[in-house]
Amino acid sequence: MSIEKVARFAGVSTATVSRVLNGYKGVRPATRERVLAAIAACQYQPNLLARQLRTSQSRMLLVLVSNIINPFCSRVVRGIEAEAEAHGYHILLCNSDSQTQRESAYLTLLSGKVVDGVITMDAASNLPELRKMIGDSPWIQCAEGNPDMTGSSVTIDNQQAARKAVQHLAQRGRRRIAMINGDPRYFYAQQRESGYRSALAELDLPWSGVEYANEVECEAGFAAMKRLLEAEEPPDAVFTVSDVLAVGAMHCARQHQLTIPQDLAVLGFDGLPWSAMLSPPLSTLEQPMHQLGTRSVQLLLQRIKNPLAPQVHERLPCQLVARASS
Amino acid sequence: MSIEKVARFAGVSTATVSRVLNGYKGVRPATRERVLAAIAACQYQPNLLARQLRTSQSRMLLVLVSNIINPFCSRVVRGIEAEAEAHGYHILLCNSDSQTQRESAYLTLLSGKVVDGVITMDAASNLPELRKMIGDSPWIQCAEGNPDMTGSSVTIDNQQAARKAVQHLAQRGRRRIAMINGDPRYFYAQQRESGYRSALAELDLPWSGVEYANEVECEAGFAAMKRLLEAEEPPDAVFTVSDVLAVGAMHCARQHQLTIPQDLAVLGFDGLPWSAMLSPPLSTLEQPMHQLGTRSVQLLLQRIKNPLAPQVHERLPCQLVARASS
DNA sequence: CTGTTAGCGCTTTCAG
DNA sequence: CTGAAAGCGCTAACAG
Repeated sequence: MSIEKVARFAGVSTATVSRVLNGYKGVRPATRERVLAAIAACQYQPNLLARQLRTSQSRMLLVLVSNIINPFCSRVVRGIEAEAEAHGYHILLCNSDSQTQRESAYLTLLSGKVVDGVITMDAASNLPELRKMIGDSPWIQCAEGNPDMTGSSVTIDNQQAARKAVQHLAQRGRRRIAMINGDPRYFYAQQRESGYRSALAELDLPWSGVEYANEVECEAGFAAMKRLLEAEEPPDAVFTVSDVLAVGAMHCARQHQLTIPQDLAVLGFDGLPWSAMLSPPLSTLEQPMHQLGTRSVQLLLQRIKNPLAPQVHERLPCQLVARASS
Repeated sequence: MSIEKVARFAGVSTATVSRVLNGYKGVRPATRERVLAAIAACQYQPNLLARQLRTSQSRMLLVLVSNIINPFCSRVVRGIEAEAEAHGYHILLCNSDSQTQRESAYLTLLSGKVVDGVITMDAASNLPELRKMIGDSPWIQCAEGNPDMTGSSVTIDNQQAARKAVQHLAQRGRRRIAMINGDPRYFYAQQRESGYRSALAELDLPWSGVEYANEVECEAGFAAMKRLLEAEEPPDAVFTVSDVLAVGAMHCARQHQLTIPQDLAVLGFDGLPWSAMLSPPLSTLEQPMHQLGTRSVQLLLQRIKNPLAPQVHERLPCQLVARASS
C-alpha cells in the first residue's frame, strides 16, 4: 500500500498519484478519477513520515510544560491545541517537571526535525544550555519569559499583577500581607515577588512574608500557609500565586480556626472557573489562559513561515476579580 | 550536517557513523573516537524523521482524550507520559471534544506511521468508523471501554463503584439519592448509571433522579444541581460523576440555603487531591489515576512489541473515601 | 572491523 | 497533462 502500488494499479506514474493526493490542478479529470478509484481500491494510506522527510516539515509543534496537572497549564495547552489544529498542526506534549535533563531530551525532537517549532511554558529560557539547543529554531515562550532576553514571548505583566494584588488587599485594610510564591527559578515568580515587594514599599507596609510552594498542588499551598500561620507574627492576608495553592491555604486557615476573610483574606491567581464556586468564593487575578495559548501559536506559526520575523514580547491583560475571600 | 558530512569529515563511511551513533559494538575504538570527534566538530544532529522512516518505528504514542482540562484526564495523561518516557517513547496529545471528525483526523497519524500506537480515553470504541480506522494497530482503551468488544482496556469497575456510592449514601440515611452523570455516550457513564439504578432497586429506594452534565466543568455541575433542586421533589443526596461537578453542585446547594451534609449529602468521583480541602471536605470515589495511565502504556508497548499478544481487560481497584460532605 | 549499496515512501524538478 | 528519475537522511544487509 505504497504510492507505487496505487500507481501501478491505476496505470499511471507515482508522480501523478502524488499530484492528485496533494490536489494539484494539472491533472486530467479522467486520470484523476482513475487514481482516486485505485486509492480507494487499495485502501491506500499515505505514509506521513515519508512525506515529512521529503518536504522537511512535520506540521507538529512541541509544547513543553512543567506539569500538565497544573490547571493553568492544561487550559493554556487547550488554547494551543485549538489554534494549532485550526492551522493543520498537531502537538507533542512534554511534562518536564522542570528537570533540565528531560527538557533537553525533548528538545532533540526539535533538532531532529520531528517538530517544526516549540512553545515553552517552562523556565527553559533561564538556562543557557537549553537556549543553545533551541538555537534559532522557531520558539515562543508562553506565560514565562524575560523580555530582556532573546526569544519571543507572550505573557501577562506579572509584576503589575502582583502589585494590583497587594493594593487590593491593602485597600481592604490588611497590613500583614503574605505571599505564597512558586518555584523562584521561574521568571514569573521573580516578577510577582518583585511586584509584591515594591507595592508593599509604596504602601508603607513594613511587614512581609514569602513562602515558596514546591509544586502547584493544594498540599503545597497548605504546607506554605502552615509555615506562615505558625510564625511569630502571622499574616492577616495572603496572596497565592495560583488558585490551586489558595485552596490549600484556605483549608489550612480553617484548620487553624480562622474565618475567611475576617481573620485572613485570601487572593488567588489564574482565575480558574471553580474559584468562583469555593466557599467562600475566591478573589483572584484572572489570566487570559486560552488566549495565551492561541496567541503563542499564532506567533510561532508566523515564525515558522518566516524565520526572519522580528522577535516580539506580547503582554496580555490580566484582571483582578474581587470576591468574598478578600 | 547529515550523516554523510560527518562520515566524510571523519574519513569513514556513513555505515560506520551510523554504527557509532547507535552504539554498535563492532567498531574499533580508534575509529569510534574519530567519528565522535567529527560528530562534535560538525555539531551533527541526527534527523529523527529519516531514522523513523527507515526503521518504521517512531517511538511516539497518540493519546486521545476528550478534554485535557478535566483534571482526571490530565492526571491519567501524566501517568501515561511518565511510563512512556521511561521506555523512550514520546506522546502526542489530542483533545477530541468527543467530536468524531477530530478524532478521525488524529487517527490518520496512526495509519500514517507517525505514531506506533494509540491510547484512547474517549468513547471511540463505541463508534464503528473509528474502530475501523484503528484497524488492528496497537490500541488500548483507558478508563473507558466495553469488555464485550474487541480492543484491550484498563478501567475500574464503574458499575460496582456507583453501587458503592449509593450504598454509602443510603447507609447515611439518605432516601432520595440523585445522580449527576456525564455524557451518556460514554460507556463509563452508562455503567455508572446502571450501577446507580441497580443499587437503588436493591435497597428498595423508589426515588431516583439523574441529570446529565454536558461537560466536566463546575458550571455544568451547578446547572445540573439546579435542575435537581428546583424539581418538585428535591434530593437529599447527590452522587456526581466527577469531583469537578461536585464543586458546582455544592455551590448550588449553598446558594439554595442548604447545608452540606445536613440538607444535602454530596459524593464526588475521581479523588482529586483538592477534594479533601474543600469546605466541607468532599467524600469521593478514588480512582487510581496515575496507575490507569502507566498500566495502559505497559499493555500498549507489549502490544507493539508483539502484535499478536492477546487482548486483555484489566480492572483496577477504586475505593470510597468518606469525608464530611456525606 | 569497515565500506558499498539498496532502499524506507514520498515529492518535485525536468523533460516530453 | 504525464512520466522518469533524483533524492530527503538514515539503517541494514552483504561483502570484503
